[in-house]
Amino acid sequence: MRKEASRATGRPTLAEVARLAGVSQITASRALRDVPTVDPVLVSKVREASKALGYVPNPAARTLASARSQSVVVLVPALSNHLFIETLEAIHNVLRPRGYDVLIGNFHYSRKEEEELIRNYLAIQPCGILLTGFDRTEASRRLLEANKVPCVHMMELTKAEDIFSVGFSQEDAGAVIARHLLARGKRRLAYVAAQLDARVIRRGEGFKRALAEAGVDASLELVVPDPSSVGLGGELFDRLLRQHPEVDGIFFCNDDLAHGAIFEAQRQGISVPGRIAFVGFNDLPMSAHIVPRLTSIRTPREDVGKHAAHLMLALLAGAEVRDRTIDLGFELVVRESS
Amino acid sequence: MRKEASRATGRPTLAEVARLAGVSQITASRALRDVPTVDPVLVSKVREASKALGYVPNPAARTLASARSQSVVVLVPALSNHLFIETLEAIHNVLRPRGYDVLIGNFHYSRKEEEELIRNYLAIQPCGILLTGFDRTEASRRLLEANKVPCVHMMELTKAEDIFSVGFSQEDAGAVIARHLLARGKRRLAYVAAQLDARVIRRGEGFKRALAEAGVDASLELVVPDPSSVGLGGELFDRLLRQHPEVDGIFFCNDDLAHGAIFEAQRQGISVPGRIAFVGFNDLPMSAHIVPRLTSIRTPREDVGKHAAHLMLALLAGAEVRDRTIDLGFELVVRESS
DNA sequence: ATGAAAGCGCTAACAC
DNA sequence: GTGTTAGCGCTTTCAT
Repeated sequence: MRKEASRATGRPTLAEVARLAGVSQITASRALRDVPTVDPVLVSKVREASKALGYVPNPAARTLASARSQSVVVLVPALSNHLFIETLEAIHNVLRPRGYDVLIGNFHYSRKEEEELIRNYLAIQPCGILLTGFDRTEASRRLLEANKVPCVHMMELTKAEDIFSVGFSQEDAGAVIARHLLARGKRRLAYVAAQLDARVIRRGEGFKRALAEAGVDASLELVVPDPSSVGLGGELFDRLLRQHPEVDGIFFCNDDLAHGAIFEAQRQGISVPGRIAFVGFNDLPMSAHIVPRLTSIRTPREDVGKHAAHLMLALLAGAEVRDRTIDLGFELVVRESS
Repeated sequence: MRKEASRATGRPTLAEVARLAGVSQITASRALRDVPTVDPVLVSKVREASKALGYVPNPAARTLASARSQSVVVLVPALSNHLFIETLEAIHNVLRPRGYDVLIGNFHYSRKEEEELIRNYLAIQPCGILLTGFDRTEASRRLLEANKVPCVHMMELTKAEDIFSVGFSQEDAGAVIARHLLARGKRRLAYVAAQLDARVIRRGEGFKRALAEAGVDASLELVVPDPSSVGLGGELFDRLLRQHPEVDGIFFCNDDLAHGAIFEAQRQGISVPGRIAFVGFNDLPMSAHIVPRLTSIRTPREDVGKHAAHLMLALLAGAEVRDRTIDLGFELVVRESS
């Protein structure tokens, strides 16, 4: 008569699976983890036993024994931006079915907060971390380095060795927008931006560089650190117009601002794009209905999530990763209005 | 000379903290977990030792030993709805600082998918689960019951015993909207809804019940199961108007639909609220700028998240919870247009 | 290719 | 109030 240990969970354990399959515990462990050196016959025996008992591995025990959890941490600067929601969904879709837990950290565009999240999340020994961009504190970098956690960077690219990145060139996107506006004959161009993170800055740099290369004045810009919002877009547009009534083309660092500006322009009876052409960024799904004719850059956020997750899977599997940089590009969606 | 066990993580352990503090391991454990029966003097000794070593508890070991993780699972029907994002943020804000991991599950308005998520997430032995509403499969209910996981239900209320819920009355909200439209002299009222989850249905019921009580025809409704979106709002409005040109007031089950309808009304040159009054639901933050005069119900989603998380904390602490139901109410935000 | 033994770091149980 | 002991369920190491 076996004594029921009161501390047990009651769930079937690997030992029971092994016993039923007539193998040792470690063989059962290897079989269920697809360790290739196990006899296929034993593998199927173990599989059967596992199924028969309704065995579910205990992640805590696995983490404790292996010093590596099945959790992947994803750090994003905001949840209020639909962009990151779509990215997160795509990551979930790849990682969850493969048994990984996805832990979301929102660092609210704060490097300090990101550092804190990294510090805290390292306690759970995540098997990998997905990061947004490259702009972080030295301490953050050291923490990641010291803990040898595989990292994949999203939304921006780098050619630096030993760094995995999935995204597109923010600078190029800015440049493409500049050329688009120039091609439409606009010459008094401005960059309007809020929420000045590294990517917003890079977009602006690409925009201005392209203008300068075309011999066009690239000094017109209105950038504020405040969080981006529809309301702010209207305000900034209004402010820009007062200071520079001659402006005939505006690149807004994201669609929120562009929406607000379009509403404000309507209110003021300003013809868009007749008098001023607008270009947004990210091409939010709702934009098509709210401002159906706003030209914008369509960013590959779902694909960024998908590819970043798959890249992480490859790293976790110890695969040889040839391309450390995955450039997914972007698309300038030109609509009637600009 | 102590042999360095190669399997160790290298991080300081509880045993080392205990040694430095001159107490037994279990006393150190209790001290750090604020178990009340420990001598305050020892507690501070342990605290000091812990700090001196830079000790960080190993969650996997804790979970394995206690058969209960530090993870709280939150299940929401969608991430595309800003409503749930705000709720999730609020939950994070309460739980993360207290050392809990928040695992998000998106069940895409599918009971089957929710059941699958529950099944999967139970494997990690979460210490609690936050659920959206009450509409789930029998199997889901049994799983939760059998695993004795503390559950808190969000967004809806129930008077059922032994069920913890935080939210507001969806029916009452619908009724308030009905009375609002009636008070403005509207009599040909319709309910337009998409994404027919339990809450959307309850809102409609409250709306129609209030109309019936006022002796007004409550049969006008256009409800479709498709996912809600701005574009769909325009379509549904258009369809409703063709079938029932006499309609003079519409309750849209959420702001997305209302936005689309307003844009469509503008396009058709229909006076809102002169000819038709619109009421939305959820009062999304962007609404104020996009459709500044849309009357809507302001739902307490951040507070729902906050209170639900705190209620969970109370349950986890084993506290006596008197009020199993927390009604946070809602607010009818009447703006100029309707 | 398989297995035996030895932990991983912590807490529940039961003494004292 | 504090400590001793004995696991929690898994994977690592090392042997065969």
